[in-house]
Amino acid sequence: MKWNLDKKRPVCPQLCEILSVKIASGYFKPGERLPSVRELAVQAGVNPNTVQKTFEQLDAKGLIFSVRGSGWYVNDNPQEAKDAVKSIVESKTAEYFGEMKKMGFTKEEIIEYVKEWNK
Amino acid sequence: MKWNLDKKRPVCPQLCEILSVKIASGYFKPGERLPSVRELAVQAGVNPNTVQKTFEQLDAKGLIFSVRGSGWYVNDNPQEAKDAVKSIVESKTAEYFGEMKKMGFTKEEIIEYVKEWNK
Amino acid sequence: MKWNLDKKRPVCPQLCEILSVKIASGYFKPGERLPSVRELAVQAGVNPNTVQKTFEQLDAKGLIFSVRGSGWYVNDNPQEAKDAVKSIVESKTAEYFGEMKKMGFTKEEIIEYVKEWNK
Amino acid sequence: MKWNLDKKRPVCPQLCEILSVKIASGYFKPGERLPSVRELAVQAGVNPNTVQKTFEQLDAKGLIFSVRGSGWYVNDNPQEAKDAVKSIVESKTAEYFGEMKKMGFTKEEIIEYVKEWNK
DNA sequence: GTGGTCTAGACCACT
DNA sequence: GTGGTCTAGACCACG
Repeated sequence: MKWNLDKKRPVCPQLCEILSVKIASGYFKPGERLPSVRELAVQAGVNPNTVQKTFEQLDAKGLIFSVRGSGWYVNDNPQEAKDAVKSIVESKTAEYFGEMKKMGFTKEEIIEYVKEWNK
Repeated sequence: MKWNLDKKRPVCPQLCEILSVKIASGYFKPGERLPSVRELAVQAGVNPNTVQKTFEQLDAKGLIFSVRGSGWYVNDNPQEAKDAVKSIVESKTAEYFGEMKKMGFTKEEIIEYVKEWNK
Repeated sequence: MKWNLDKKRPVCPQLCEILSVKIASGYFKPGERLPSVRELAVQAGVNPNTVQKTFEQLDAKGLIFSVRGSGWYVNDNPQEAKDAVKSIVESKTAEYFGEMKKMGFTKEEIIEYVKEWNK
Repeated sequence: MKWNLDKKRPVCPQLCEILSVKIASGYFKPGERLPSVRELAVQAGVNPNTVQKTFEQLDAKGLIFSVRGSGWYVNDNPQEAKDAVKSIVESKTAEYFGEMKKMGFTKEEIIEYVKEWNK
């Protein structure tokens, strides 16, 4: 699995977003066991504590749950994962729009700008 | 002047962005004196230290300069302000696109999503 | 036999408590052979290792003993089982009281609260 | 301030409970600044990271919020704190009752036992 | 082996 | 000085 973490942003929310998408998309299915904290930490090149914190946050959102001594498992409610992803996407877009508008762009200008984006 | 600061983001860069736009748009004209650090701090409801730091950063970008005992003045090169704004807008869009793509969206889907954005 | 294990608590101590009560109450009588580790593990839906560990802990308390190649048997001293149960109950109550008092409740308030408990 | 932490239980939830009560009872009032992470860590004799985690959990419950570079402040909705405390007390009592009943006690026996508790 | 919790200590951005 | 994030490493309980 590729992680492509952006070093300029905090790791935790990035992992949260990626895992939320993986769950919502069915890459990780309900009931399935996730890679262990330590293994995922090695894969992603981060500290196990950071992965642990990420899992706890996903737990708080109801996406996954832990079984002591066994591992972390995907929860049985796929809708929650989709809602989480939707919420993430919305907040990202809201922030982008908000900041662009604060800088004087209208919605139409933003759309035009986005259409011609090629990077 | 309205400031509309987002409490969830750091104040300094927000002020930088807003002032850059004001200068680029001609709201503050070349040679014009900006409001004093203290006054602007009161208006925006932030710490004077933060305004001071903001001014220093705009100074570093070549947008404004200070005169001891007098205040801060807009520099005489309007192009620099426009470049600064352009650079800010590009980096915001690059970040938004990068994160959306990492979440599995294609450029077309992003455009579609942006078009239907109504918040 | 119903086990009603609480998934949020460690399994081992739960099994210990339940078996202690069963022995103290005479459900399992002195000299009687307990279900095998594997059978009990299947019934309770837990790992055989966990049952094994539970039996060892009950052994350490003097409630049961093992016969190589045969199984686990209830010890001949019923008083020990009753003492074990009493000790468990006391520690649970002490913990509950301690925490409630730390949260500002007096003994009278706790009693009142307990009386009206209906869940 | 006395903290009386129980060394046998995890620190984080203990701090959460104590702070929730302090907020609900008005010891810490809406808008008031809490002791800094580091200061509270020294007072309670724990690691700053643990206090940070506690504060984040209280934040997730909507009891407090942070201002970067300034501190943590009590939220403006006193009801949430009372609800949080109520929820903590209920879960403690539910757990106690559940375990006692699993050990064969009836509600009446539990009440009787609690009434005669003197430790 | 697994998750859960904690300490220690570092660096950053912000006030 | 404050909070925010992360690494490193330890110990425990559980399976």
